[in-house]
Amino acid sequence: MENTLQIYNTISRKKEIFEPINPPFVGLYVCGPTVYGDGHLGHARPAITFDLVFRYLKHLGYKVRYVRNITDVGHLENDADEGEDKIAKKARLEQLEPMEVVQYFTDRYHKNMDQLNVNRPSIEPRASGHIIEQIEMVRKILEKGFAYESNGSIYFDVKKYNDSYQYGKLSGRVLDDLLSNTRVLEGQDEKRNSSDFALWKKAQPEHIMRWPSPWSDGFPGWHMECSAMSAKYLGEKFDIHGGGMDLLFPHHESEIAQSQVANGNEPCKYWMHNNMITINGQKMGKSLGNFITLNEFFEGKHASLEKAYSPMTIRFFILQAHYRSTLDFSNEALQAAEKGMKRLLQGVDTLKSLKSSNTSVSDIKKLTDNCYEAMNDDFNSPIVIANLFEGLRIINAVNDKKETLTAADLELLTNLFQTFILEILGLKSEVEDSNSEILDGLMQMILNQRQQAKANKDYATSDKIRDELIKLGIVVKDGKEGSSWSIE
RNA sequence: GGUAUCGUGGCCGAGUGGCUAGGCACCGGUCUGCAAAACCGGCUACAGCGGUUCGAAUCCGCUCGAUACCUCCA
Repeated sequence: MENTLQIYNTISRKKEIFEPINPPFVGLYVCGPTVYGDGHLGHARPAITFDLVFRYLKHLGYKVRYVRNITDVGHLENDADEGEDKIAKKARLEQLEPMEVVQYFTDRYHKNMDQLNVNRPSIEPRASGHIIEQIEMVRKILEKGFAYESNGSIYFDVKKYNDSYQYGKLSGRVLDDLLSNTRVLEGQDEKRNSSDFALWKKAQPEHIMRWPSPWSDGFPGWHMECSAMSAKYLGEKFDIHGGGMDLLFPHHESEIAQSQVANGNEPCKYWMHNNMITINGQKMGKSLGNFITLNEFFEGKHASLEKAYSPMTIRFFILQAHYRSTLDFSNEALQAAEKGMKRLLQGVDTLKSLKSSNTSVSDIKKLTDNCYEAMNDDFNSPIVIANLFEGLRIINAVNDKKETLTAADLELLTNLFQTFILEILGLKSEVEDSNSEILDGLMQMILNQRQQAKANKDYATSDKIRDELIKLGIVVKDGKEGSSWSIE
């Protein structure tokens, strides 16, 4: 029974069957971070969402090229195309070279992503490394007559574009409404219309990030990098373009316009957008000042955090909600995620010691099918997790000798847990591998002593040993067949 | 104001026109020297008001409320 993958396509607002343009190859492009600050929970969401997509597509056998950019130029500090570049501003404040700031935060971002067990993309291009490509694309758009020069800067003529194409088709906007509703902003006198956007900006004298171009010393506009780099590495039309919902407009809308003009077609077949993470019902965002960085989560150092939350807890928390739903942050929800995940991961271990029988009580095949069905339904990870918990119930029941599984089913179940928990959801045990022989030996010695005490009904001693171990972070559990221990 | 999305039990979160996920918390019970873990059982909701239907949390309308985008943000 072969299921087919369905993806919710933002541009059609429907789930569509996924058919790669050039199978078995799949091109996936996702808007990455602007590296001028530490990554926060909001950065984790798209990274994990598209990591899931990446992992699952590979699992299905596709050859995926995953491109996720690093934005290190072009994002301006203020509105209206004025003001300093974000990177440059940070650099000035810190007395650092702009590229030093970029490197610093890129490294930290990578570290966070590794901690979250997010696979590295196939290619991670930087905007600053693709100025030539961007200039070339601007030139093409000028040539086609959909852009104009104004005081050394180049702007995209949205109104003209809209006469032939439809600006706003992705975000559901109508240009006339945009024109009548846009706020009057400072410094827009260079533009013909308020909805026009910069393709190339002339740099002010104090602006330190600048490159020569046919029009001025300057830097590329906000939306150019994704268009230029996706075309370079994935082709002028590729399969999936992803990003946060907040990028829908104007970023992705403008990408469509640029590609349409420069390359004669829209950049991609499927648009995927992950929803926001909220805190007290409000979006967690840099501008709102209510964001919590990933490092703060991992260390528990933030006023709103009751405790530290491990990277895997964050990952599980995010995967427990569907990517298109908002996800509300709270300590209670995070702690629930933490407990549930630990239980689930414990199941992976328990599984190793299960014994098979002649009959099976539960239908493992059905469970497996359910998981695939859920993933195929627009990457429904919460349903996958729900099914895995059913699997966990079976594992524990078999472990307690209350249910039985045949050898074949046991293998199927092992396979299911390995595949979905470790490979596709990308969860992993965070407990230190207790593979040290010395530690093992010591623990065995201690537990033997304790066993001796218990046999003598010297519970004061046995409890004392257990309490002392807990202080060291080692938990002892007494089972029917002796005691086991683990590091918390 | 415009454009979207959404409103599910103590909390988080899936979902389909009828068979009423899952996790966490809580309350009983089993097991255990005691713990812990595990297991069994309980708690059974879909903002409000109308309408369509044999039947709606699920479809339609209205009301109320929330959020996002329209300006950098994932």
